[in-house]
Amino acid sequence: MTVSRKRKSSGEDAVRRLRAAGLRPTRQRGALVELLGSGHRHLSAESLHQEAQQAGIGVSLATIYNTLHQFTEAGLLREVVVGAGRSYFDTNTGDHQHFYCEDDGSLIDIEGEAIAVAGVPAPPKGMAVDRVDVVVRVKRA
Amino acid sequence: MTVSRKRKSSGEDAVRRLRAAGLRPTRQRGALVELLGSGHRHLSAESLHQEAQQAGIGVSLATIYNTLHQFTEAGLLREVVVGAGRSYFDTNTGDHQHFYCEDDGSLIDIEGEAIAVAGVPAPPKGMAVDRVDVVVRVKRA
DNA sequence: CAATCAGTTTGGAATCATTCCAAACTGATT
DNA sequence: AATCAGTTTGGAATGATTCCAAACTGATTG
Ligand SMILES: [Mn+2]
Ligand SMILES: [Mn+2]
Ligand SMILES: [Zn+2]
Ligand SMILES: [Zn+2]
Repeated sequence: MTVSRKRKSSGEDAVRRLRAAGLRPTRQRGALVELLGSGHRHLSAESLHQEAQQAGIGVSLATIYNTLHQFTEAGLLREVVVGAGRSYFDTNTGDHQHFYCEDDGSLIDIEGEAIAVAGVPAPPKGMAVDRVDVVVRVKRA
Repeated sequence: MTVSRKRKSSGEDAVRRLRAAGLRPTRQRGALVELLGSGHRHLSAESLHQEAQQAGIGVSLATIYNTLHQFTEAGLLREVVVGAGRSYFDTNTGDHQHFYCEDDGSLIDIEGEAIAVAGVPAPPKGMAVDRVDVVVRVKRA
């Protein structure tokens, strides 16, 4: 019964999350929110698109891109750029950094409490620091 | 006189640098080495191509890409990836990091002695840290 | 100097992720 | 049910980069 109760509410939950983010709860957005669902994940537009297809959700790739960006602006996701033409969307929006393996393109979280960047100079006049990104590039030993 | 002496040797100097890097000193590579020349610079393939054209050097864009990558492998340049589809080649190969302004796409050096990253965990089994890149993203205040 | 050949250059086609666009659709409101 | 701003979508367009096969050229050899 716990299960069925949760099942029933998951759709409503997605709707709540979308409304809270100021986004109209459409079929596509609801389905994507649920796919992002639980746990921390690093996903590309393409991988999310494939997941959606497999889940039997009809969503165009264009909408995937639109939605990922809207979610990012709304603070539900964080975009992580690791290489030219290679960016991931991270469901972990908290303070953390990444290991990036160029060999297989994988990303691994580094907890924010563990890592620290010290000595960042004041930004140039008229500029403000938006974010400090650390990418630890690793290779097969 | 100092000037003329330097002028004369600059071509030979480029040849020396190329040979030292294990690259055959061709007309194109020699010209590009001289364009990179003195001082620290952040350049894109496209910007270097335009510079070459202006300097009256006939070099195809494909060769620019080939050469930039060869120079990078040879340690004469360092590639800095700041965003999807946006990478720069840096003539400063020493230890340093960057401010990146998304508004105008500019890069500014942060001296390596100034900035420090602490607490990087051991990389996953079988992986070795290749490099730690820090990008301080700034925006117009 | 001429022949030779691996290394290099090149224009143009091909990739690939992402963005753009105009037309069709749909959630919310009246 | 009518309305309309917000959304979605297939397909074209972009833009940086890579690929390719043919032409070229620096270095070596006889
Ligand atoms: Mn995580
Ligand atoms: Mn510099
Ligand atoms: Zn992450
Ligand atoms: Zn630099």
